[in-house]
Amino acid sequence: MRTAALSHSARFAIGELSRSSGVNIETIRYYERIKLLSPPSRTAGGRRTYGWSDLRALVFIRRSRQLGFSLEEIRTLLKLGGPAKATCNEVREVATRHLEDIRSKLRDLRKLEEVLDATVSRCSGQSTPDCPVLDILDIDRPASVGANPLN
Amino acid sequence: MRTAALSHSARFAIGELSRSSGVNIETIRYYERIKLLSPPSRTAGGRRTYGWSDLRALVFIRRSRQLGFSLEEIRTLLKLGGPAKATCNEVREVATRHLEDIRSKLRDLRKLEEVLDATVSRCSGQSTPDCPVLDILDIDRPASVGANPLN
DNA sequence: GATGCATCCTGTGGCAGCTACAGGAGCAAG
DNA sequence: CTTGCTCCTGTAGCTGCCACAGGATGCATC
Repeated sequence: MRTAALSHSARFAIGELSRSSGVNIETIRYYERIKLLSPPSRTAGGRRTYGWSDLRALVFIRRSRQLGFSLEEIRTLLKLGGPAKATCNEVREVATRHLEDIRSKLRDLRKLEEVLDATVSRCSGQSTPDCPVLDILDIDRPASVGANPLN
Repeated sequence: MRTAALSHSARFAIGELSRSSGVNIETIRYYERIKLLSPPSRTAGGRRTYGWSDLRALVFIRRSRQLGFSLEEIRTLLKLGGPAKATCNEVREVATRHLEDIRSKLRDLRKLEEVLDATVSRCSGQSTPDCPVLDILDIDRPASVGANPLN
């Protein structure tokens, strides 16, 4: 069995960081490669060792991802949250833009749900050859379609 | 000037197919490569020539994509709509599964919107160093986080 | 027949955001 | 010293395309 607990200031390996952050090992290395995470210190043997601040950063990234921020947005947020003391304004701007994206995605999805739902419920579920689902995709199409393609 | 209209049964080039279907040329070739579209006939010089059924298929694909179906789902739908006469049941199954996916995405996005909206509006917009947006990403984290990573 | 231009061809590489190897090295326990 | 885990680098794959390079083809016009 491995040592169960290190002191408060201990450094730890990538596996532990992965487990406690909930981020895949490969993904951690990927974040380092694209410079989202700063390169950690290494043991004599070349293994990465991390500290508490690394864990904090990684958890920040994971939560931001869950909220749908892109890695580029997160890069910005990290800079804003970094040593160069962000103004709340700047952060708010990033978040607001993102919120607008989310709302537009929501609108699209809602429309989509409506169409699909209506279509699926028109579907008898019987073995009829004409299926409204296939119909909506095939027949109910934009004006240009069905026209001469050489117009 | 090029011939403006071909006869009803004419075959046409990839550029026209692209323009009238609204699908990028490169994308059409891509669909052929991954066998979503069957390989078209060719001219003596090796150029692809398409007919009306190709246009129909392509438009079907485009509309399905707009409804958020994956290419794999579309592959299934195309098979079901193909010569082997689909039962409405089978199509319904694919569409229903997809609808469930959409609903689950909707639920996630709605939650996400709520969280972000609440947070952003708590944001004073002033130059305070503590930003609730950064806070929510950083401090308000799951139980395991902040615990000893070696647990 | 030659010229010029648009369109087409294949093949390759790139984008996000990872994930999954292969093939080797480090490291601790028994 | 050996076993067995963890870690290392590098590369390739995934989805759904888009964009190029470098060449061939097709067609109207001279």
